[in-house]
This record gives sequence, C-alpha cells and structure tokens, in this order.
Amino acid sequence: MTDIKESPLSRKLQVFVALSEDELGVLKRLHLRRRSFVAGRDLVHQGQSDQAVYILADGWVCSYKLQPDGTRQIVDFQIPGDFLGLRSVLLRTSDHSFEPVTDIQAAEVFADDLLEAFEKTPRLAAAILWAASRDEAMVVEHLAGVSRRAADARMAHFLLELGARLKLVGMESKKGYVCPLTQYHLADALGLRSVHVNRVLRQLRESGLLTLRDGRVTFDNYDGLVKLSGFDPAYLDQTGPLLK
Amino acid sequence: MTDIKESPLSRKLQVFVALSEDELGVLKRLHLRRRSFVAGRDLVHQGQSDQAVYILADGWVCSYKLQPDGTRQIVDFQIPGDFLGLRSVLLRTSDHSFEPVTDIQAAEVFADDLLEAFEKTPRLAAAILWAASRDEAMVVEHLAGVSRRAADARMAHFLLELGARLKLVGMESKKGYVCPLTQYHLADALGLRSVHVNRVLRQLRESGLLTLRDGRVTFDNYDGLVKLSGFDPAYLDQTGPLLK
DNA sequence: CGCGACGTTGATGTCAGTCAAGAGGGGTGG
DNA sequence: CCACCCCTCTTGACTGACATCAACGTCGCG
Repeated sequence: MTDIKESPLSRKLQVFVALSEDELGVLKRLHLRRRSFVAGRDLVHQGQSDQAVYILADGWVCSYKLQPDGTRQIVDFQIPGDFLGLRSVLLRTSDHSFEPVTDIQAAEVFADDLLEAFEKTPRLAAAILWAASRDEAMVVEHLAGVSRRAADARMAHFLLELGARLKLVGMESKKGYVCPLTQYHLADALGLRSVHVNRVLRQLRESGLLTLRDGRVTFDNYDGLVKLSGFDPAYLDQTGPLLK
Repeated sequence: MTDIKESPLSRKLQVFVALSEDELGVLKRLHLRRRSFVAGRDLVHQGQSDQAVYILADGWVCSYKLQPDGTRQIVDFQIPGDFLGLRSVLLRTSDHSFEPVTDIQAAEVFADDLLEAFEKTPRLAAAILWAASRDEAMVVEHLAGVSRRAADARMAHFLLELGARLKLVGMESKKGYVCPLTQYHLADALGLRSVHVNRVLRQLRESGLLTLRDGRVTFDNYDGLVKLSGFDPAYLDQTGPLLK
C-alpha cells in the first residue's frame, strides 16, 4: 500500500476519528512487518508464548472454536482492517483458533510495539479500542441471532452485517460485495447444516431478496432484507466519545 | 463482611493468585461503597455518562440484550464476586442491560479508583483481568452451546458451568447449589421457550441426572451430566501466567 | 481420467415451538 | 378472612422448521 491513509484499518478508524499525520505515521510503522498465510492452514495463535497481533491487510479469516463432538462454531470473521488476536494482548484470551478463509496478507505487530504506540497516541488507542468493543458487540449480536432468529432471518442479518463492515473499509459496492465464504463456513457460523444453508439461500434468491453466487453477494431487495432480519446497525454505529 | 478474605471476589481471585496483605487492603477499599438493588428493576448502566463499576457481593444478576421483536437474550449471569460493567471501563461497552434476578448488594467503584488500584497493585489487576477474560470465554462457549447442543445437553452444560463458577466462591455444596433462576430466565438464556425448559427439566429429573426444585439444583448423576453435555471445564480453569 | 471440494435437490424424521388449559402459591385489597 | 390476580410451573395435542440420509451435478486439479 502506498499511502497509509488507504489501508483498510485507517479507512475504518477514520470514519470515526480524524487521524493526525503523527497518528498516521505511528499506524504506518505498525504495518511494516508483512506476512502471508495460505487459505485453510490454521494460524495458531496461542495467546501466551506468541506475543504478537496481526492486522489483516488482505483476505478473510474466521475465528472458531472446536466442540468436543467434532463440530465447530465460527465465532466471527475478520476482514481487512480487523485485528487478529488483539484481545490476547489486552486480556488473556480464550482458546480459539484462526483459519484463513482465503490466502491472506497481514501485518505482524509485537505486543510491546502496540502498547508503546498506544501510549504515544492515545487517540489512536481509543480508536482501536472502539473497534475492539464493536467486535465484542458483534459476538453478542451473533449469540442473539443464533438463539432467536429463524434460519432465513439469521442468514439475512449476517450478510447485512458483513456488508456494513465491508462498507467501512470500502469493499462494498452499491448493492453487494465479494464474499469468499463457502456454504460450509456459513453453516458453521450460523449454527445450521450446509444443506440447509443451501435451501435458505435458494429461498432468499427466489423471494427476490438476495443472491449469493460465484463468491458474490447481491442485495436484490435491501429493504426487504432489513425487514426480514430486523437488522438495526445501531450496535455497529457507536459513534460518540471519539468524535470529541 | 468482616474479613475481606472471605468476600466472594477475593475467594475467587485467591484460587489463582495468593494476594498479599497490601493487595487485600486495596481490594477492601474498593468494597467500601455499598449499595442495594431490588429484584427485577433494571440497573441501567449506560457505559458513558455513568463511570462506575459494581462488584456483586450478594444475589444474582443477569445481563441481557433486547431484540427488536420483543424477546430477550440473556448473555450471562453474574454471581457474587463478579463485576458488573467492568468492560465498559476497559473498553467502551456494548449496550446491554442488567437486571437483578434477586435483591442484590453490590459495591460501587468509580472508574478512576479502579484504575488507580490497578496501577498500585499490578498483580491484583492481572487477577481481575484474568476473571474478565474468563467471562469472555464463557460468552463464546455460550454461543457454541446455543448453536450446537440439543436442549437437554445445553441445559446440563449450563447448570454444570454455573456450579463450577459457584464453587469458586464457595456457594456450591457437594452435589448442588441454590439457584434463584426461574424457568423463564433459563429459557431466555438458553434460547428455548419456558414450556420446553419445563419439559427438559422433567426429562433430566426422570433420567436421574439432575433435579431443579424449590430454587435448588441437585446433581443426581454428575458423571452422566458431564457425558451428556460434553462439559469440559478447561475454558474456566485457565491457570498459567498468574501463578508465577 | 479420477478424485475431492463444493453445491443442489428430494424424502423422511424429530426436536422444539405453538396453542391451550389448569394448578399452586404469594400478595393485595375489600 | 376471603376473593382475586399475577407469576410460575406443569402437562397434553398438534405443528413446523431444520436435521438426516441419500443421491447426483459441477468444477478444478493432479
């Protein structure tokens, strides 16, 4: 990336805080150590011994937890601009794994460097913590969705939420976005079986609500989706203290 | 409480770190400002304007999120020794509400006092952050349970987890514990309807696994419950760095 | 060409929701 | 003291959403 202002992370943060040249400089230095990982091979991130965080620059990742019975629950997806393992620095984290959904590029940041950056630029720290707390809120919303919404509404809500997140980093066009997730990923995230994911997607397509084909989500009837799913982006939009 | 060592919070923390007299003193000072709340009336805790945290001393609380359709999802329960609103100090928190399940007693702590205590006694801070990260892990586990476990296993897992938590603060006896939750609370937490909670409880009772009657959980066959639910307390037992 | 990953579809089963009714207990007001 | 209500718990009959089982299609790749 030639200009740090165009990196997904700073695009996201700048929606909420105008960053100074100084802060952008610190952000840029955090991006120096670039690494790649291939799709499917777990990024083992064992909170303790490995004191590093990654800033995802390109590609998608999922964080999941394996169940005793062999099924897995995908807790969240990470898209460009998201942190991997941030909580394991702030808090001692729980034991979930990261799997790159696609080949990815990420910047590796050592915990000490991150904490030093936080001290030097408190506004940047606040912005990053804001993003982290938004991730928290998404996990809670995810729980509520799996617990309380029917399969079609759950799917619609999930894809709308992803769209809203991608919009922040400039990866959503007018009415849809590129989405590399397989139906298995969707199933593992939404608490469904892949066969049923398939049926739900067909039903949504035939109702003229949305189309997911060839790795691309198209919203055919955005308002209809919002209505079906009860999507309310309030929990993503937490503006407020950071604007001051 | 006459001796701070006997407070639920310090009992919990001392399972993992031996606290010095100094640290116990700091902990004691955090407990000075005592407040009571009655069952059922929400503790509005609006992260921003109200910069306080509570340490629950007596009684049970649930934290929940209201859905657009009127149903609610209980995200977690708090028992004595747990913090209310800790995350809203560490991170800017998401918007869920707290409802006391019973009449409660809690110590009010101002954010500044807490942060000062953290600076003075880093080991105490580490212990409290450990507890917070355990809460994180429980939300993830909760998501996995609602998403992947059948109703009976979900119920069993939930009640086993509560038992393990209560044990840390000395509120679990050999084979059960006092549990003030109604079947509506259980339904709102587990993603079931209260009628079905009732049926599941009957089934567990008739299988000789557990009994929930008159506000008391009795484990009639602990090993059977563990087997049914796949309960693995690993995510609660995070020992490790704090022992050093 | 064969294999594995992903997607699609149908038939059938079952777990949990819905609807409905009632019982016990505690609180409140007449 | 009784009458009434509300909250919680209980049970039964029926329904339906999602799972299960089983095939088959398609595409990319070694």
